[in-house]
Amino acid sequence: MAAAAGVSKTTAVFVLNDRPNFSIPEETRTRVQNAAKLLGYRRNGLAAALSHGKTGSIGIVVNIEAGQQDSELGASYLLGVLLSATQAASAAGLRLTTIAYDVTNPPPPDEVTDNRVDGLLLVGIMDEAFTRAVYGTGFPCVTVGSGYALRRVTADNAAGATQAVEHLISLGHRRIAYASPGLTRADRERRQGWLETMERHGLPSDGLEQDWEPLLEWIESQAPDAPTAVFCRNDSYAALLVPAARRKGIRVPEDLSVVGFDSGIIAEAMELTSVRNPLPELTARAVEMLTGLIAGKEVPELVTLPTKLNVRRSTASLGAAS
Amino acid sequence: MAAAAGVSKTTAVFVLNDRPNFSIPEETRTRVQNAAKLLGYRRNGLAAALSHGKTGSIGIVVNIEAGQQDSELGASYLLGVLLSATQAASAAGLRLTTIAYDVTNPPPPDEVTDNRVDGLLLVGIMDEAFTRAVYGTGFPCVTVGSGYALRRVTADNAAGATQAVEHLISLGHRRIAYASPGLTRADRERRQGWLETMERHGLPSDGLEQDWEPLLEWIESQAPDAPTAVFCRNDSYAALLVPAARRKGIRVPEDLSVVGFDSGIIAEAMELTSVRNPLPELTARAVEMLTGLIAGKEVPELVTLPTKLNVRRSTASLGAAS
DNA sequence: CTGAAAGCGCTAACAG
DNA sequence: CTGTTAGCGCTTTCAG
Repeated sequence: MAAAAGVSKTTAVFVLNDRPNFSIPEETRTRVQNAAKLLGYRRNGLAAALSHGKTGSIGIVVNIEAGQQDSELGASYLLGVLLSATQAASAAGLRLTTIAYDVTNPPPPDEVTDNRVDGLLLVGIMDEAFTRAVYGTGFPCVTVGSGYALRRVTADNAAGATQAVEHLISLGHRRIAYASPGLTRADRERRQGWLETMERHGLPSDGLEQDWEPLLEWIESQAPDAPTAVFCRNDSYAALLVPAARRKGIRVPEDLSVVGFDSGIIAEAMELTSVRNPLPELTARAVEMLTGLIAGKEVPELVTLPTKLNVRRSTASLGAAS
Repeated sequence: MAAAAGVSKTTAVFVLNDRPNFSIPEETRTRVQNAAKLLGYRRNGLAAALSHGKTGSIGIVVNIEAGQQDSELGASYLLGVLLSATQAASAAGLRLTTIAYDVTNPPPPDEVTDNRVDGLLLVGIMDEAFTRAVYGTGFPCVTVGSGYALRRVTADNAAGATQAVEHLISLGHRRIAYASPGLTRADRERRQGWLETMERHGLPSDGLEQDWEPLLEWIESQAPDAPTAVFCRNDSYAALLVPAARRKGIRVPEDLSVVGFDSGIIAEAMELTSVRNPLPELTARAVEMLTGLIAGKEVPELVTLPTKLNVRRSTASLGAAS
């Protein structure tokens, strides 16, 4: 320790960490600093962390599988979360440690809660057993978006779906499909919003919930009851549907209006009308809850944040083929 | 420690970490395991790390400013890196800790090298002083992409530019612009590739290097010498240019061919022809070098990986307005 | 095969 | 104002 080469311990700590401790003789101070420089001293953050029991970083457990394909399209949500979480953590003076979760080979819950981070954010983990195990350890954690956990912060998926559907209705559409394989909780919540909105407006919904491929074939067939608009479970889904539609000669938005969900980078790039998933706010909130938890405070069980619709160029009035 | 509740220390370590140590009486083993369960024992990874001097995680210093705007478009490269680095690290059994770097308030080099990670990946850091300081500490680090550091792994930017330009030439284009503000090393390398290729094919390049706005005005003016194709510094840039062009009534690819660089999520979403920046390979290689460095091995100073062109739908033969 | 003891590098009382 | 001391919780020789 630098102390050896000059004065001694506590003193060194004071100058090196410059503590709210007045009066350290200039002379001593510089002596320590020189010694430090000379010996090439660098603080060992690990030891410090062990000592005072805080690592200054939080973990984010992400389902990495989503980004494993050749295409990054499916990972767009994850990317948005990673970016905004990094920013949120950084704003809170914390580092973000990414912990990869792979469904086929999930990490042992004990390993992710092994104190190398002060708390955990869970994202997109559809594994109930894992989630329960992690929460069960009592380690501070909050989930972002949908998931099995109680303690979570999420966008208002149903309300978002309603915004999407009402936008379409206001454009004159009546045959509005919901494109989704319906796997996740978010999918189901969005579906619910779509369904209720359709019903509230007296519009039929039967047969209008499908995967995008059959949907496109239906539209291509020009059947009179084919949908004229489709609300996609998320942007990635729309990014699959729109080019496929165009390839079939179905013009967007002239022949078909489409709206996505997330309004992330993909939506921007393809000028897709989309419901904004407020990731920066969501993650900021989650980080806040997490730090609260770490500090031993009470935090809400569920926080739901509002969405808004970003109208871009993939939706148009029914029959307004320009 | 669990040891207290049953047997004693070393033994506990053996069973809990199950070491390559044969012969632990079944009885003792279960006894320890039960005790552990009972006391809710969880290993403290931090203490372990301090003890054997390896944290099992590497850091990635990213310039977070790029993603700070309202739009995520500018952060697409960063997103791609983050995702592939997470995967690369995970494949190597490492965690990835994101360390935000903000130009206006850069973290002290000493803080990023404080041993809370075993090594560092630097991405998109244009701050020479910072880079030097970090490398100067002797802490293991390698930079991904361009940057001031010697030890780095990057795509072959010039060759990639050549691929882009030659594709355009093969489509009959002769007035090929390079859209770039020319700030970064990568920009300059790509420019170099563009320039050399133009020259090699006897094509003029004067005045063809500009920002996208003046470029579009020029094209809109229908001047006879206006470019018919543009090679953009990266996908994000193309994502700005293409919609703006369409808004001016310039059709892509009928009136204007455009090719991007990175071929990431944006290019996929907008079906942009783009030079692939091999991020997964790049980051995997970088992680490999880093682990080598950490293990005290010699590693190459510079690794350059090839790009390839992904032809999508933003480029077409000159005059082939369909 | 199991126990004791030292120490990783730092922090945090508590004395001098 | 500066030095001593006792740990943080684990790993790791080295004995029993």
